[in-house]
Formats: sequence, structure tokens, C-alpha cells
Amino acid sequence: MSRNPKRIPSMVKNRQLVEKRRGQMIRGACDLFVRKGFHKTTTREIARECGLSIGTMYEYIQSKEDVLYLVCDYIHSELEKRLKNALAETGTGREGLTKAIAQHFKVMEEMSDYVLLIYQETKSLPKEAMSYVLKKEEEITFLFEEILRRGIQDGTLTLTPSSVKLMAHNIMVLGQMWTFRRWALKQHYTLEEYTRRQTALLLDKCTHEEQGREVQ
Amino acid sequence: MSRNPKRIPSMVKNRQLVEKRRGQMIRGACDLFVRKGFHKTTTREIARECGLSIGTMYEYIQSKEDVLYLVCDYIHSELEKRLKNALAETGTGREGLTKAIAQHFKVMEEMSDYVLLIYQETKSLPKEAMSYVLKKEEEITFLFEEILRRGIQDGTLTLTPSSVKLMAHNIMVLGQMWTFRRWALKQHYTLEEYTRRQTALLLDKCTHEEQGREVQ
Amino acid sequence: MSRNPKRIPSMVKNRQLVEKRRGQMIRGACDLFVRKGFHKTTTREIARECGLSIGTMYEYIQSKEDVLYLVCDYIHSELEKRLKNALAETGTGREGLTKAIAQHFKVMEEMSDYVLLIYQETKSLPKEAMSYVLKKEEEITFLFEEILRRGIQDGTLTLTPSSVKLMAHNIMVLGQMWTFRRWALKQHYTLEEYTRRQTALLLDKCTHEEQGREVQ
Amino acid sequence: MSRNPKRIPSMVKNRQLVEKRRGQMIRGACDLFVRKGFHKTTTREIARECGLSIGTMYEYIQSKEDVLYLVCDYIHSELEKRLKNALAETGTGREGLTKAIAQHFKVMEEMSDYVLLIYQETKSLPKEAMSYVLKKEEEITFLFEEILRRGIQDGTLTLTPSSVKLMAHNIMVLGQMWTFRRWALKQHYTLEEYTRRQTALLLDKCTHEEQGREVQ
DNA sequence: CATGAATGAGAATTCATTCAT
DNA sequence: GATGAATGAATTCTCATTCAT
Repeated sequence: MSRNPKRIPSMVKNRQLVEKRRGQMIRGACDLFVRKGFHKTTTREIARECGLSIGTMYEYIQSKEDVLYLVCDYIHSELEKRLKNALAETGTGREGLTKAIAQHFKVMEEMSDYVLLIYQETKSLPKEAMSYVLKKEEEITFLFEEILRRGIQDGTLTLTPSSVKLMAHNIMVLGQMWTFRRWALKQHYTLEEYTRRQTALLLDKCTHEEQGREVQ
Repeated sequence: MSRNPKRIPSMVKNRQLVEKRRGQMIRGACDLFVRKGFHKTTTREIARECGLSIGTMYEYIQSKEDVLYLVCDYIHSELEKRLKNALAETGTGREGLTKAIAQHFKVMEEMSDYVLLIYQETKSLPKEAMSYVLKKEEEITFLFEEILRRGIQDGTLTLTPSSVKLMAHNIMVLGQMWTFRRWALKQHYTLEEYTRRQTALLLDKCTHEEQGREVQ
Repeated sequence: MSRNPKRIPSMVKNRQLVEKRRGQMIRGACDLFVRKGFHKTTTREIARECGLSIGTMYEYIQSKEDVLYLVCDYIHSELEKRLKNALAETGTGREGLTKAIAQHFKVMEEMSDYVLLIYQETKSLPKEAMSYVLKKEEEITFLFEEILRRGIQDGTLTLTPSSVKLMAHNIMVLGQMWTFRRWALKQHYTLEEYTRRQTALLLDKCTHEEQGREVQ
Repeated sequence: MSRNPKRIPSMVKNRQLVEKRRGQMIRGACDLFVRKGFHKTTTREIARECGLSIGTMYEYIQSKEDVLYLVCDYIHSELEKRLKNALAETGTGREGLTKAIAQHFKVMEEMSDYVLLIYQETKSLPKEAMSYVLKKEEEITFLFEEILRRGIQDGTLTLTPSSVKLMAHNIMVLGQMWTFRRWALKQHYTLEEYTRRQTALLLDKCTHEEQGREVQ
């Protein structure tokens, strides 16, 4: 779990208030960033959108980039939360993986704009913040590694250990792909179709690959 | 083929000169955009980097966004060119697909920074230019569709027609994934390993999927 | 004596409290102004440094400039106090003047930073406050005029009356000079050396200048 | 001589133009700084005053502090130039010193506001620039050291070598004092009177002090 | 009396674009 | 065709001061 989220200093002491105001900021900024992108959104717009004066806004952040970090962090947390919730209701093994993938894809559909935002603006973050965001992404990927490993353990998935990490990334990316290729994919497939087909692709592999004839 | 590349107007009439100068601009701007991103690069920097004065530069473009378009267009053309070259030496059917995928991944490795650039800055293009760039992306995807179709035709690939498009996109994305997830993947896999494993994933599907029991 | 010290209005009625709080403010602000200058010091910093909240601080002043006035006034008072204390132990005539000058220089050394502060920030005061501060400076100069006059009276100093004022200013300035030229002087002279030499300069004049051949 | 004046980078290449524009800036800024002080003068005011747009102004400087440096440097150069001009017509020895002092004081009178400006704003300069400005001040002081030394050589001044530096500083300061104590001095003395009296003070010392009975 | 969150006018600086030479 | 000085709207961020609690 993310043990050391980058702390954004605030001039305001009251923790609850900080939480509340930053919530406002995230809500307002998210929309704007999705619509116009980070660089084309001005601080004044952000302030207006979230119902704060610029002065007040700057009591809770140190720079415009902090807002981007707050937003990216929020999105990742939200993704993680939703995915975890979904996975909670999910069994294990092959069956569980199928459901997990479906849930993941569903979350991607729901948070389409936000996932896209992360893809496009993460690099605008300052070094340190970017590292943290990438770490968060990795943690989410771990969730799928776990599922895969448990499936191997209970024998319903036949995957070599060295493939686990890659397969987890594949699951992540084939989900995200639904957001950043939607301009093409939506013309030909519904989410259900897409899910069925990609699941087949991923599961086939996880079923046929046997220890003995591992792909080096 | 790109039938209607967005024409960027130039004050200068001499076609050859326009070509030459824009070549300079693309070379200079590419590096800068990769290093600093589009928004953090100034027109002055671009001009300096490509050995033109700002005045002169503006004789060949109308706005900074034109440079981004030129760069994105160049990268896509380069990608297409390299991929086509690679595919030329490639056979057909299952065999050909394997080689094509490997070539595609190799090109991704070589043009890693550029592919990333496209992923992150395409959305900064004006509407029209963006559409054109996406169309270009689609065309490249078509190349794989072609290969897949020919493989189906000659019987070495057993894929349902409705899966072709998706599989082509999958090939594209699993290649690009090597660039935008390199921070994680390179720690665990070499390009060769990565290629072998992903090819197995993709080909398995293209071999096992039979007309009769098509995934709906 | 300063008959009409500019009154700084306070919201708080309790005189003692006002005195105490303003004491805190002066102590904190002095250091900050010396280190960073008046303009580069923020009210927040002042408040923090002196252990008050900004809200509370503003109960005792009306504007940031009031703090500067308070500080300047404090420094002048302190200078005057120390000088008077020193002069109290000092005899009269030539002998007394020598000691007075030495004490003055010693005070300058001790309050070096503060004297410098006054030199540099007095002009940042609002008109009225500045006048008052300059008057204070004049009063301190008077102290030396007094000493000079008494020396003339008792015959140990032979100075024409019209030179008295100038000589008093000279004493003041040659003392302050030790603060605002310390970057050069300290490299070549110790305070003792400096005092000896400057005293010689000043006293020679006060001894040789005779009524008859007054410098017009 | 100032061998390494801090170079202020300019975006504009044409040297002559840079010289001309900076001349405008200095003229405009000087007046404003004298009237309102550095911190209370805005960049827009400076730009307006010197007939440039802010954009254009920033082509010739990097920050507002650069303007202050330009101004301080200009004032010191002007002081040095005028003093050197004056000293050129001046003889040597006791006679020369007398004239030199008079010229110095005259320059102080003429440049009263500017000298005051330097006294008050030098500390607002960034470290490096401040060092350079102080060095310039020292160089001007050297001019008087030279005169004093030549006077010692030709026997018309009887001053111990170790007093030379201090005496040079004294001359400098008693001149500058006419600017920063003018609020008091002008009420009692004309410049001529002031010059006569201070010259007497300084020259007496330079005449009476003999090698044998040097003030330690 | 004390607090500290809120405010917004105002500050410095940047940078894409133009246009006279 | 080439140049680069000029422009000023736009942007981020600061900070003295107020006022409800």
C-alpha cells in the first residue's frame, strides 16, 4: 500500500477543512483538465470552478502542479478503490480472474476520461510526484498479480511464475486501451463484446501455458 | 493511404525550401518535445534548436501547434515507413505475422521516445489535426489487419473475421505498451523476452480460435 | 525629549498588554528586518517570529508600516538610552568628550545591525513617522552639542559656536560610519584603533580652532 | 578599475541597441526609485517611464533587480567619472587635496538624490551584484588614497601611512553625509560653508599629524 | 481578546506572434 | 526570403488586511 504519499503542504492547519477544500479543488480541476488539459486550464478557472477565490485556493496548495498531483492521486485512489471493491465480490482462480477482468474493464469504461487524463498529463508532474504516481500504478497492477498467483496455487490457472508480472500488465493495459483507443474500438465493439474477446485472449494463455513448456 | 494530409500553409513558395526548412524544424522540435513536452518548449527554443530565426520559422508555419502537427505527422510517417519496410521482408501467414510482430516491437523500441510523445501530446493538437493524426494511427493498424486477413485466407491463422480488427489493435497496443510501460517492463524483461511472450499470447489466440466456436 | 511620539492606535485597551505585545513584535520584527529587510519580510513571518497570530498582531497595529515605525522608534530609544547611560558616567570638557565619543562608537559597534537598519529603512516609513524618526535622530545629536557647549564653557574646548552643530553631526556620522562602512573598515582597523584615530581627528579640531580665527 | 562588471544578459544581440535601451531604462528608473524607492516602484511604471513596453523591457533584463543593479552601477560610474574629471584639473599636495574635497562635495550636492538612493537600496541587490557595487565604492575611495599618498610624497601632507585609508574613507563619508543629513545640515550651513569647515577638519589632521608622533 | 481562514488587488514575468527593415 | 526587436495579453503567485467565530 502507498505508505508515503507526497504530502502537499497547506497554510491552513485544520485538517478537516484542508480535506474538504482539496476535495472541492479535485472535483473542479478534474473536469477542467479532462475538458481542456492541464496546461490550457488557468488557476483562475480552477478557483472559479471549485468555488474558491484564488487566494483561498493557494492557501491549500503551493503551485498549480500540486493541483495536478492531487487530481492524479485522486484518480488512482479511486481506481484502486473501485477495483478493490469489485475484486472483493470476486472468487478466486480462473473464475475469479474472469470476473476481475470484467470489473477492471467496467471501471475503465466508467472512468474513461480520467484514465485518459492520467495517460496524458502524468508527465507534466514534477519528478517526485511523477514517481509517486507511477508507483501507485504499479500497486494496482500488483492486485492482478495476486489474483494470478492465487489461481496458479489453486491449480485453475496454468501460468509460469515469470509470466505473472507481464500478464498483470497486459490485463491493465488491455483495460486502459478501452479508454485511449475508444475512438476506434467503440465503432466496432460494445464493452461486453470487447470484454469477452479480451478475456478469452488473456485466459487462453493462462490456461494453456504449462510449466513444462514454458515460453522462456 | 493518407489521402488528405492537413496542409500547413507557408509564406514561402519554393516547395523544396519549404520541405527542407520543415525538416529542420521537425528534427529540432522532436528532441525538445521529448525532453520538455510541447507546452514547456518555447518557439524561441525551437527556432534556436533548428538553426532558424523565429521570424524565418514563422514563414513556414502559422502557429506553434503547426510544429506539433508536423512532428506528430513525421513520427507517424516514420513509424509507418519503418513498419512497411520491415513487413516487406516478411512472409505471409502465421510465419509472417510472427515476424511482423517482432518488427513492430523492434520499431517501438527504436522509436520509444517518439511513440510516447505521440501518446502524450496528440491531445494538444487542434481538433482537425488530431483527427488526421488518429486516422494515421488507424492506417498503421490496418497493416496488421491485412496480414491477419491474408493469414486467414491461406489457412495458417484461424481467426474469425470479427476478431481481426481487435487483434490488430491488440498488436499495436502491446507494441506501444513497451514504450509507455517501459519504466516497469524493462526491469523484468528484455525486448526479446517480451516479444517472445507477447507473440505467444497473440498467436495462440490466432491459432486456436476456430470459426465454429467463435467467441461471440 | 520626544514630546509627541506618533501614537499607534490599538484595538486593545489594556495599556500593559499593549506594551507587552508590542515588545514581542519589536523583538521579532527587528531580527527579521535586519536579516531580510522590511519589504521582503511578510506580516505572517513577523507574527510567527513573535509568537502571535496575525489576527492578534493586527489588534495592536494598523498596518505593516506601523511595525517598522515601532522598530525604528525602539532602536532610536535604545540608542539614546545607551548613549545617555554612557554619558552619565562621563565627565565634562575635553576629557568628557573623549569618553563620550568612545561610548558612542561602542554603542554603534554593539547596535551595528540596527543602525544599518535605520539607515536603510527609514525612507520606507510614511511621511509623518519619518519626520518623527528624524527628529529623534536630531535629539540624539543634541546630546553631543550639549557636551561640546559645556566644553566651550569650561574652556577645555576651543570651538566657535557656529561649529558646534556641525561637529555634533560629525561625531554622530563618524560613529555610524563604523556600521555602514564596516565591510571596508573592519579589514584595516579594530574598533579601538578606529576610535583613537577618529577621536584625534575630532578633538584636534575642537582644540585648535580658536575664536579669533574662526573658519567663517 | 572595475575589471569584471556583472554582465546582465539580454535577449537582444545588437550591442548598441542594448546600450541605448538600457540608457532609457536607467534614466526612467532612477527618477522613480528616488521618488518612490525600489520596492514601491512597479515594473510597469518603469516601462512606462522609459517609453518601453514591459515586454520590450524584459528583452533587456532578466528581473526587476537587474534594473536596480543597472541604476546603482550607473550612479557609481557617474560619480567616479565626475570625480575623476574634477580631479584632473586639480593640482597635487595640500592644495590639490583641498580642491579635490571641494569637487567631491560639489558632486555629492549635484547627485544628492542618487547617493541617497545607493545608500538605501544597495542592500536590495542580490548578493553578487551588491559585492560588485561595494567594490565600486571602494575604488572611488582609492582615488582619495592616491591623492593623500602623493601629498605625503611631496611633503605637503604629513600623514602616517596607516591613516591614509581611514582618511580617504572620512573624506568619502563627510561628502556623502551632505546628502543623507541634508535635512539637518542645510538648515544651518550652505554647501560652501560646509565645505570650508569640513575641509579644515580634514586638512588640519593631514597637516599636523607627524610621522614621529603617530596616533597608534 | 484571540484566532486563522478568506480575500482579491496587484505584482513580476513569459511568450506566441507580428512586422519593419 | 530572412531577421530579430517589439508587443502586451495572459499567467502564476503573493501578501497585507479583514472579519466571523
